[in-house]
Amino acid sequence: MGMEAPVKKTNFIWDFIDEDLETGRCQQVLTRFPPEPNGYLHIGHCKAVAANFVTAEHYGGKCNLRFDDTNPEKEETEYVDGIQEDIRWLGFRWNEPVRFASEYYQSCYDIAVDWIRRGLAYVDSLTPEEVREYRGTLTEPGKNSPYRDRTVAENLRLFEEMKAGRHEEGSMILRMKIDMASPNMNMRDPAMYRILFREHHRTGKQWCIYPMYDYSHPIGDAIEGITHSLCSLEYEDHRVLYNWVVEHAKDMLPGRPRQIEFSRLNITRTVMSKRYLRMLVEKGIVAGWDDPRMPTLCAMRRRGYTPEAVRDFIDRIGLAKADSEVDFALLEHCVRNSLSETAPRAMAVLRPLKVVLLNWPEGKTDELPVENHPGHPEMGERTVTFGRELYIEREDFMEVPARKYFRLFPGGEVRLKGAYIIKGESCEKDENGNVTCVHCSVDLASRNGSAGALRKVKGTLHWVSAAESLPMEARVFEPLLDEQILEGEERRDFLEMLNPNSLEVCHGFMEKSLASAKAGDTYQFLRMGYFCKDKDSTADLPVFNHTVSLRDTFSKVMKGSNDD
RNA sequence: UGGGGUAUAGCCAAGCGGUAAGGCACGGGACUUUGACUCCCGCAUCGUAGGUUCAAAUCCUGCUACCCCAGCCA
Repeated sequence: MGMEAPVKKTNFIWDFIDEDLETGRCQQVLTRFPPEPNGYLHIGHCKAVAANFVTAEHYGGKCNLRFDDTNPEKEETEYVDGIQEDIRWLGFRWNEPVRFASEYYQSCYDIAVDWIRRGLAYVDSLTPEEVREYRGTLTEPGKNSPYRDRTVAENLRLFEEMKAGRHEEGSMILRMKIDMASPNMNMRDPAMYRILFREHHRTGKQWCIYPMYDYSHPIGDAIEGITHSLCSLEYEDHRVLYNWVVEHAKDMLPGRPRQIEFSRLNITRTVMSKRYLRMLVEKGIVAGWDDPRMPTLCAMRRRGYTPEAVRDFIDRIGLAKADSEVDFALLEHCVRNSLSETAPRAMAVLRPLKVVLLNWPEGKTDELPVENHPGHPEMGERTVTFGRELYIEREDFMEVPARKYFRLFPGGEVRLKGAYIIKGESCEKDENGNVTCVHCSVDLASRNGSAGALRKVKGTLHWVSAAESLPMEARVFEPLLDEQILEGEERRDFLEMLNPNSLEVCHGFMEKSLASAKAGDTYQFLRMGYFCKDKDSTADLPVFNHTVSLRDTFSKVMKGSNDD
């Protein structure tokens, strides 16, 4: 209930697979998700994760999880653990065991030797700069390296020496012998192996030559029997090379994988670049990969996003080949949609303003039962304490009401959620003219549940008892307005997105029942939106991270009324 | 002036020769113990110019715009 009817969705990739199944090109479907363990997964990765896992699921097949760890310079075990946790959190189960491209180093080596023997690969001693010069440009063909025609024996010897660590980093590489004049840059004798005297997080010092992506990836796919290798658009030009590698290694490998590309995910006002996210963490601009301002899965989890919401989002954006930038509002919608059914309602005042009820007896309290969820009575109710002094939201009082303002103002009546109806009488102000306290009268006959509570009052406010509530900290992440984002360099956009100003720390008060909230619990603070209890909360000062706001038509009304 | 891709509403996205799905956003209305939620209603001739056809977003041709490729990264 409350969920939209599931729409039968399909996509162009499934059309290809249907065809492969019909023509007998493959009998079952096995996909793979191949992250490089050099950072945590962010929302953008979810599209690739889902594309591979959901496709496999759709065909009753499996999806492998393979860490593409062919570059020891930037990969760490911390990330392989974090990535697995993120994928599990999303609810996907990979085809055990977890694989590593590094497990195939020996196979890659054997195939490389085979290729040298067959004249398909050679050791090049050009310097990196020379390699670049020889490669030509986008519009001019490259030219053959003078080392391209070394004898098989010499290539074999040199490659063996590379492996044995007898040559320096950068002094030589093993390249495929394809076509230096190809209009496709990727086919101009791509590198297969480079020398790197670096300790690998899994193979240690066993190897000092490491295979390149274009070489190891298709081999890994073929070894595992992957039928469909779904990746993003930037690999489109690599497909010919991918097929070339598979074709020439087919006698030594079982599979004939097919690569299909789709467009990657972009979201408005969100940087989807692992490189930049990494920079933020390393420079200490954010507290870590799970800093709530980050677009990583671990950060979203900390803010209370649910895996269902993220999956629903990925499901709704579709899978196609057109470059696109999805509106962040869609993600927020999915989060609200997911949370609205399950998150208990609670009262907390983020930016407090004191209210004194002049006709409420000093010292008297009233214990009021309040439902935990308006749509789900089975979620029970709790008790909130009412008293003479309360806190309401600052924005819920205006000394001079704007047009159509139906919250509290002198002479106006509002209902306090689950309690009584009160009427504004007067207010106190400081030397700067800021309202510091509101004096009200309360309609004693309007207690919730009584006959006197039945009358209509335009506004209803959330509140908390000044004496019985507990202090809390709410971290609100204000979405940046579009106009705040300057056009220009990617870097500037990026830094602005995570500008500390986008984080507002509110010192407010919460109802007592929230004292038992556990880290990860998410509540709807009524109109203020959803908040998730932070993992770093202490009993003294519980911290709630803002998850997502409710739609705010109020601010539009206010804006409109000022124009009158 | 090379190669590979993509163009359907503000943002995504179905559509595969028979007369433009759906979602988000937006606008209007109903309801409401939070101006939320929920519920109704509204919202496109398909980048462009031609051609083929009884019929074109779908086929053909020519333009235009945008994205990716010159790592010993992935």
